[in-house]
Amino acid sequence: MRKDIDLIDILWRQDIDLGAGREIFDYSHRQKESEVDKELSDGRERGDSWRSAGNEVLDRNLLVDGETGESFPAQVPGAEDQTALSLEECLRLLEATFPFGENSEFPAADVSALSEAVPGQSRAPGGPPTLLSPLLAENESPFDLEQQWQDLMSIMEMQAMEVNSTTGESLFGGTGGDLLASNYSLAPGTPINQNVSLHQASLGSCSQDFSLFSSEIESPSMAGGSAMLQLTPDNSTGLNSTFGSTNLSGIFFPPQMNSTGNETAGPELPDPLGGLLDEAMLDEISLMDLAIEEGFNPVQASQLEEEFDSDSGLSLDSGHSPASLSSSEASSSSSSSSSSSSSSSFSEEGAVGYSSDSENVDFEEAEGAVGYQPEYSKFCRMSYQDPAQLHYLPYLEHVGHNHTYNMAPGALDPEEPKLPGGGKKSGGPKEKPSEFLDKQMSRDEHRARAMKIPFTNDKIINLPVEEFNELLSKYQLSEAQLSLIRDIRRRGKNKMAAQNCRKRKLDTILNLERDVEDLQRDKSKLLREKVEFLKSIRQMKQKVQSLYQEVFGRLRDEQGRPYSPSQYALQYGSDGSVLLIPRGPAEPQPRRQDRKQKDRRK
DNA sequence: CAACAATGTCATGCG
DNA sequence: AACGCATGACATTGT
Repeated sequence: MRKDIDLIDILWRQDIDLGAGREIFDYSHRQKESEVDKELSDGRERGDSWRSAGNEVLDRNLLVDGETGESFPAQVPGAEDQTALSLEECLRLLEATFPFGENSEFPAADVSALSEAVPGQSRAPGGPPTLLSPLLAENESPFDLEQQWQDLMSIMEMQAMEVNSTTGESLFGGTGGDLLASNYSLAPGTPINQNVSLHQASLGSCSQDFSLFSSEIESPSMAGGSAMLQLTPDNSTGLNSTFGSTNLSGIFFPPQMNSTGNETAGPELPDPLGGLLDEAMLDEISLMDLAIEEGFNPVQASQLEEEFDSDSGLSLDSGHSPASLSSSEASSSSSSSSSSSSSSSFSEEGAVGYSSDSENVDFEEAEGAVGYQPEYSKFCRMSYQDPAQLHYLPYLEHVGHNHTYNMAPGALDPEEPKLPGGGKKSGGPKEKPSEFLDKQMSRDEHRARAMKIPFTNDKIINLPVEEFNELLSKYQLSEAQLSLIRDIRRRGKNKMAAQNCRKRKLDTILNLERDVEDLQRDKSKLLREKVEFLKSIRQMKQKVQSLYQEVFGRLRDEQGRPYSPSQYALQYGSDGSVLLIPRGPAEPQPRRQDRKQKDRRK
């Protein structure tokens, strides 16, 4: 075999010297390179697009939503219109700050505007001056915030996965009361602040440690305050939707508080934030659960989190998804329809010009000239294996003929030369080079030799019909010879057809595999985007909540007293108005519990 | 020698 | 009708 390989190599080099093989090889190589380049550049593009998309999101987040100038009918029941701070002003601020449209964000500028808008405000016990600083601080570093969010999300998601896969025992010990905590797997060790004042709860806590906010938000709901959030009928519907809907009131309603309803930050004062964030969390939980259900497995989740922070990973990942996808499709379609129309520029000897698609086939079609040879070694092998190749070379052809006559037994059954067995054994003990070359010939070669066909199989097979017939007419051929020639031609053509067919099949398989990869990449990307949107939503919800707290805390009645969150709430009407409405009697919220239970996955 | 892959061949259908 | 191509199925060959 060693010798065989050497010979093969020699022959192959001969082919190369004659310009048969090297070009093909190089060409295919070039094609592959260009393909790689294409993919790389493509990936870069996609990455850029993704990155820019991400920036877009960020930009959107940072967009300063200017004053709408919209005036709000502050419909305050009773004497509420005599607030120390103009309720209308506050509400307008609130509205301006929260367009409540899609992708709306809450820039620092708005917050500062809010703080400036109420400069002379009577100081609430909570200490208004400190009120805003937290928010400002928060908004001043949106990227840090984002980072923290991502970290938090990462933890939460991973733990959520854990909960999903395990029995759901979270790191916090999963206190019975805190379903959310256990379900959502809040950051471990975060202090749970159950007693916070209206201001401190929402603002101070935010400022202190934003990463902890989730726990803060959690705690109020634990305290049961969240159970009393909803007073208005809209609430019930509004709860399930993000506040993108017009219905914010439900979220905003502070939980039932102690009767004094002061803002003195009574330790027992439930944090109205709890309700809001509780809702937010619930929404997100459902979303996350959804994501998990959709195959967002823990590994993926962690990967998502990791990759999400680095655009490079994403861009590389999705490098060739769309492009290759489309090309793959094109390939598939063209594969089935290109047989006749497309031609191989590299097809030698008029070999079948199968070209599957622009991407793969370019280099493959070069191979197609001599048959499908996925690898170099195969190429070599094919070169010597295919008699047509050998005979295409004049001197080889000559050699072949010599051997033909050397070896050919005199009389032979044209159709059944009995190659393998008899031929070999009849040969001498030691094979001479000529005999060796004989073995390189195909059965049809032997048959042709045996029948003394005066031209090469290559011509028989690859000549166009006209020339083929012309060739036949030049010789006086017996019926047996003609029959053999026809068979040789038929088999030769079919052989190439089979090679092309197999190549095509392989192409299809490869394309399908690539499609699968691309789709998986797309799926991952979409999941990442989903996570990102969830983060944004959560962030916006928290900002809304904070501002709600801020506005509500600054409202004063005719006597300069703050409104009790337990007795009043801001309601965002569907028509864009914001109302200060009195709360009804304490409304227990079994529904919340129900929902928690419902959302909870064990 | 068996298992496997690659390749060749045949039969068939289609254009 | 002859021809070529595509392809499934089977055969052969090579490792």
